[in-house]
Amino acid sequence: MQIRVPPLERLITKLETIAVLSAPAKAALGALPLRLAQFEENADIVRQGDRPHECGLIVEGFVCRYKLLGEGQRQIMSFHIPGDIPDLLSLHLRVMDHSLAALTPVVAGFIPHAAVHELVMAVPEVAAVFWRDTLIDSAVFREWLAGVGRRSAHQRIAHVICEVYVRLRSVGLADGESFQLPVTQVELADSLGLSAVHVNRVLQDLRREGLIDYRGRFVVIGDWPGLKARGDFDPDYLHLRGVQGSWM
Amino acid sequence: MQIRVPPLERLITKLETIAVLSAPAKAALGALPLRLAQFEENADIVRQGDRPHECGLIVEGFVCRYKLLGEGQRQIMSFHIPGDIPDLLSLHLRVMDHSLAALTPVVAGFIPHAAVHELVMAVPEVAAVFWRDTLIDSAVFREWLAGVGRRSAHQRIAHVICEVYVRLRSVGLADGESFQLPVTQVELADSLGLSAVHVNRVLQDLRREGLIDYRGRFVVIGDWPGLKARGDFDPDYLHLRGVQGSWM
DNA sequence: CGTGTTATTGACCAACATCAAACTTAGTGG
DNA sequence: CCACTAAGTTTGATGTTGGTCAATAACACG
Repeated sequence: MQIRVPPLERLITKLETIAVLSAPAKAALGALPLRLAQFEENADIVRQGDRPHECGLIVEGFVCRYKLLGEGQRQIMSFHIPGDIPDLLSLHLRVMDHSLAALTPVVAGFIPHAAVHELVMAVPEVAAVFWRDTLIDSAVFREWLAGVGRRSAHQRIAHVICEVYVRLRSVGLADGESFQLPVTQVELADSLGLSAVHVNRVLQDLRREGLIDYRGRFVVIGDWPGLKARGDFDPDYLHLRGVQGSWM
Repeated sequence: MQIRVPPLERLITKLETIAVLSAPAKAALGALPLRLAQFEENADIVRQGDRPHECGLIVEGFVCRYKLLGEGQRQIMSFHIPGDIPDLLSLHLRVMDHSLAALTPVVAGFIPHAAVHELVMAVPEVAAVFWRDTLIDSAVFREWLAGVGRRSAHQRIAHVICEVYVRLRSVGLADGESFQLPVTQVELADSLGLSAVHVNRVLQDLRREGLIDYRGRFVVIGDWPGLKARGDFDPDYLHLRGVQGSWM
């Protein structure tokens, strides 16, 4: 896997979707020290119980956050895309209470906690964006919680697809109405609190309804307004800065 | 409702359960300006869509965080107790994506965002604890998500009861193995993604098993190790500082 | 081509939902 | 102190969403 975009550009692009950044802030972010590392599909990037001393920026690939429960069940709690720092929280939560895994081959850039600490002390604006970023993660957990708690299987599936689409599009990783969603039906099931069998059936329903075509880890949206309605999707909880045009 | 403890003491006690605070930090926290306000049972404290310019510290009473979904369903996403600032997130997320409501009569102390901003700029230690606090909220959402997604009704109910007990006890609001849980079965259902009828039946099971006695908004734990096991409860995700003795 | 992973199908089942009624309990006012 | 009321809890009967198990089909990759 080759790197097409400078790693820290990815981060800056992402942060600009949630806040306005001044030139000095961008410069400071762009100067962060970074150690690149590769991960194979399915490899754990950080594990529950670890005490990381760096934060991992996703440069290429898809990542998921998950927890293993008592009876060996797995709950996936979020999906992450290039530009995200899914373990930014390790800055203030020393022991990981969940794991992060690569859903595809992944390139990650590790930034020492010390460097992040220095940066947020020096540039309060950056502290604010980082804090905001973790708060948005939190908002996403709430939305998923509401979905798993109160929405039907059809709504939940439509909803995640809307979410991933909007997030990819906001950082420029999807154009038109199709995109990569490198997630198996088993993984989708584990993220939605469903069984893989049921996910398969619901996916077929949504296809029949003409809302999406989802084959081979690639999604084509057939009817965006319809899909949003089906999933009871309202992007407000993503707290994106400007709505980029009419597509949303 | 009379106030027994100075409001900001509540906050400091709570923050000391998740971090070590220096004397100056405590002094600075204790000097925050506060506007007290009362709320009746069931009143909304902040509403989805609001743009608050203050943060609300809970001084007395119980609060819940909830979201209303498309078809009029409600999902409760967390419970909050005295010492919590459930809308600390409004500092960096201008528009509320959910509401906060009083489960009992509540006394809240509102602190202007401006004052909080000044404080976190002046005392980085406080910035860190506040950030950490919002990250722990986030960890709780994740745990609930895992519960609603993958745990049985019995486990979920046992689990919340464990959580509330540990949190109350950590700030000194429960002693022995009994405590107030001023939540109706309907509210419990809305927090766990269940129906009220089913909650009622499961509660009876747990009572029969001798794990808890839960009547009239008051819980008596009958078998703490048993309850923890039944709920697959491990307090790590609460990221409490020191485990206060053997009770946990 | 095999071989392993992922998707699809069918048959059957269980957990939990829904609906509706009855019963408790805690307030409230006379 | 006793009705009266409203909120909350409990019960029973019945329905449905989604789970489990197991087999087959479709790919993807070496």
